[in-house]
Formats: sequence, structure tokens, C-alpha cells
Amino acid sequence: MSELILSNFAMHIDLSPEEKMRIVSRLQHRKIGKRNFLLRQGEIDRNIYFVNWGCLRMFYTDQDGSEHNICFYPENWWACDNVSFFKETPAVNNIQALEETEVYSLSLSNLELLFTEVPKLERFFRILVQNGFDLYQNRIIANLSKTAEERYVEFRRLYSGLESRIAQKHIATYLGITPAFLSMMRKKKGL
Amino acid sequence: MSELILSNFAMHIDLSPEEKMRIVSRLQHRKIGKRNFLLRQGEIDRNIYFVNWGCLRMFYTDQDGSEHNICFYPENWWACDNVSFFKETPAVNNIQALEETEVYSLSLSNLELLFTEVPKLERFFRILVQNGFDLYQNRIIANLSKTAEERYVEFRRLYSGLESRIAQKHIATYLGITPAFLSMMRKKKGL
DNA sequence: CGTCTATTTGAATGTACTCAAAAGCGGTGG
DNA sequence: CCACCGCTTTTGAGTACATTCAAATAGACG
Repeated sequence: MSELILSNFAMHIDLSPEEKMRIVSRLQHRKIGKRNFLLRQGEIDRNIYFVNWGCLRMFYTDQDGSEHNICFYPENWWACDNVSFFKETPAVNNIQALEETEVYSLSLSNLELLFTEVPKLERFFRILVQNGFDLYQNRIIANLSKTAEERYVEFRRLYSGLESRIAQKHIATYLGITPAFLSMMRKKKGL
Repeated sequence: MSELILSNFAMHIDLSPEEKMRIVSRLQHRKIGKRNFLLRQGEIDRNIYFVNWGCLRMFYTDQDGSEHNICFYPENWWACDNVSFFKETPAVNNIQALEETEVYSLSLSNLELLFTEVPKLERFFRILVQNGFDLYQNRIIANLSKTAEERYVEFRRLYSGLESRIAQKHIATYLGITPAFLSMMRKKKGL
């Protein structure tokens, strides 16, 4: 039942059967119904989540009450508000399930225990943070230099297959455009 | 001569005089002339830089050859292409001096040695990475939800006093607008 | 002082937004 | 299983934000 997360670890580090067992024994396991929250603005993010199936989103709510999607997390992605989780400070973002979703989670204290038990994991999570950094940086570059249409194409490439699973209004706020404009763009391009 | 960098460390960790000495002894010291590069697209970023005085910028060059400023680093900031530095992979970005600049630098191997000598530094650099994450996340949110004018105001707040030191075209590409539009905006608002 | 680059200005254009209305779709209860 | 309600998507007209291009002006630097 935890094949996916183990194969995810295997992308960056080799684990012995014993190490795998140690890790699995520390994992919490949980299902979240559609539209339910794993984290709300103002709370401290106490867990890092691995999505086994389903899909999460992280979003920010501005002064006007408009939501802006920062990131999607379909199966095989790791979700958390990095800053809140590692610094143990109130999150500015929300994390919500877009579908019925199953996650494995690790609290910060369990993660730190695991780091002493399986030191290789330090490397894994460092890479994870770096990849997150990379993703954010690419996003900034895309927002600075690309049109909405190019960003849309990039979204489809990054989250291949996800488009048909989530509402267009969510894709629109991820791209930084209005749902109306996304709809028009799709029609024009026959996408 | 290294007061600024020591006060920078002191923002997050307390160091004994001995620890300070160990750190200072590992620092490289260097001056870079205006318009010179510390890192070019495709190279591996071998150092993390602390700006003692002067100003650096990190920018990305797209297919058309247009430059997009990702970040500025005036005095008391740490500059590096995080992903390239920690993963030792070719950088997609450039780092260049906008003014005659003095930096202290640490190679990855020296940094790792320092981590064993002064373990507190692990905490410091973890916070540094988290702050970088935070900055990037705010930038994404700003790009998704704010107008050019609001982003401009945010830039002036974040980099207080920097505006008068650097070319407007650099501010424009940081904001994701054209120099012409920035000029018009400034005039209209009497900013 | 001259050259080169940066900034300003203006007109025409394009990209994306707002608002409002209509159509589509999904879930829920009878 | 159908009908209805609420939310999402589509469509269109009018508008605002930001761009391009070009020319004029101002600044920086050798």
C-alpha cells in the first residue's frame, strides 16, 4: 500500500528493506474528503503530506477574498507550506483537497527522528526543497516573461493529465488570469 | 572589516568570539567591477555570496535574448543560484554586479566544513533558504494578484533606497513590465 | 566633448479584465 | 429517475492595462 511513496524516495536515494520499514512505520495515513482543508491561513502547518491518490491545492486568499492557486499536488507530489512547516510559523496559505484524496503525512518531530534513523533522508528532503525552489523560480520567470497562453501550455506540460480533473477557475487563478479569459483562450486555440 | 556579515549571522544565531573567528577564517573576499559577472548561465554556481557593499542582480535570459531580473542583492543580502549551488548543476541564471561590489564568499566545501565546526550555522542557512522560499512565494502571489503599480510599491518597500541606485530598465524587468510603461507610471503618479 | 545607452513621450495596438447574461453540469432530494 | 438548484463555464460588449515602435531628450562615461 505504500509502493508509490517508496518509489518516490527511490527517485533520489537507495533504501534498504530495513530503512523502508523504519520510514513506513513513522508515516501517518489519512483520507480527506473533497473540499476539506489540511491547512488554513493562520494555522501552523504541522505536517508534510505525500499524495498517494487524489489532488490537493495550495492557495492564498487576498484582501478582496479572491483565491490564488500557488500550486497543485496530484498523486506522487509532496505538499506543504514549506515556510510554515520548517519555521513553525503561521501559514499565509491554505491547503485543500480538490478530490477525495489519500495522503501519507509526517510531522516535523517524526521527520527529525527519521533523519537520525535514516540519515539518507536528509539528502532526499534537501533535494525536495531544492526542487520546490526550482519550481517557484520557473514560475516567477514565466510570470515575468510569458503570455497567459504560454503559461497555460507550460501548466499542461507540468501537470500532464490534471487539466481534465480540476475546475477551470482553479487553473485560471493559477495562471493569474480570469476564468472568462481562460475559456476564451481555449476556444480561440481549439485547445 | 567583517562587522556587517557578523551582524547578519547575529540576526538568527548567537556566535561566540571563537566561532566568529572560525567563520571569518573560511570566508573568501573579493571585489567585482560594475557589469562583471559572478555567474553565467550554464556554469555551476560554486559559491554563495554575501554582499558587503555594492549591489548584485540575478537574471534570466530568455530565447529572445531579453533579460528578466529575478532578484537584487544590495549590501547585507546573500546571493546565489540556490538550485545550482546546492545541487551542483548548471545554472539557468546569471549573477552580475550592478555597481562596484564587495562580497564575501563561501564555497560549498567550505560551507560544509563550517557546518561541522560551527553546527549552529546549519540553522542559519536553513533559515536563509526558508526566507528565500518566502520571498519567491510572495513574488508569485504578487504576480498573480497585483497590478504593475502595486508590485512597484512593493519593490520600493522591499528594496528601500535601492531604486535611485539602479537603472529603471532593471526595475522594469523585475516587475515584468517594459521600461516605457514604468516611466509612464512614475510620471502619472508623481512617484 | 562626443558617443553610447537610458529615459521620456506619444500614438496606435494588443492583451486581458469587468460585468452581465445565458448555457451547461453536477449533485441532491423528492 | 427526474427535476431543480447552485455553481461553473461560455459568450459578448465595452474598457483598462500594458505593449510596441519610433522619435526626442537626457545622462553617463571615456
